Amino acid sequence: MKLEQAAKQLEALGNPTRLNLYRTLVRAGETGRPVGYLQEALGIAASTLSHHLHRLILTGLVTQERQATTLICRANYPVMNDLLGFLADECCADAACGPAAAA
Amino acid sequence: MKLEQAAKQLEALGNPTRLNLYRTLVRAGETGRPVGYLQEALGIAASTLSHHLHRLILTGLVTQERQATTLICRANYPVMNDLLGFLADECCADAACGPAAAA
DNA sequence: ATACTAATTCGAATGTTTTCGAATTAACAA
DNA sequence: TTGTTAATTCGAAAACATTCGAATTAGTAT
Repeated sequence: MKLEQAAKQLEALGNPTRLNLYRTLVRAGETGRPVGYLQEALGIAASTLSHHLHRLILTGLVTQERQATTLICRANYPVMNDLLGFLADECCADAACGPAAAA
Repeated sequence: MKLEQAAKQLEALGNPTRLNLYRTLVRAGETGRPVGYLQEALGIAASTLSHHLHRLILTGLVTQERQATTLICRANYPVMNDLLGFLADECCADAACGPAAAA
């Protein structure tokens, strides 16, 4: 993974509203959640949510699938795993470092 | 870890210059790197580097230690591990997800 | 066609980030 | 004390982010 792309994904997650949004989707799993549900859950304006969703989608962290009139949003796990891999990468020269130490 | 703190750390890493800076420190390991070295390595204005360093230090991702006239900067691995844990947390309900799947 | 619900886009206000050069502080040496 | 190297803080310009309500598009059903 390129540094620029990783930075964009980290920036996307680096906003409380978006991180909350993303984690809500992570918890929902493959089922996903409709935009309207997310709006209720987060308690923000629809336009604000749409803006944040757009940013997460641009980075690939979230996907959308239409089901009739509603849009289902899902966390894109492989993309997150790539990002975690990038962060862990080169982080294991020291013994106290890396996912292995965290687990 | 609280969501607010995680968001701040992700935001700190979510800038290409800072991510590059942080990774340089990660590669350096416990040895660390002087500010001056980092300025040369990244090729940015000293004031700009100082600003970015400050932001990383505020979130706890980087520490500084004075050695005479030079300041040695180091990546703070435990803080990064907490952050990785937060991101992986609740991310394992699905089989294709989590650090286990990434490893 | 009309109406209804779902969600996005537009426009605008407010605040924050990024970046630099110039000026300043910090630690030490002669 | 005077000077030297190291790094931060100041001030300011330009760009970008956040948030909302109002207007709009998308899909479906009557």
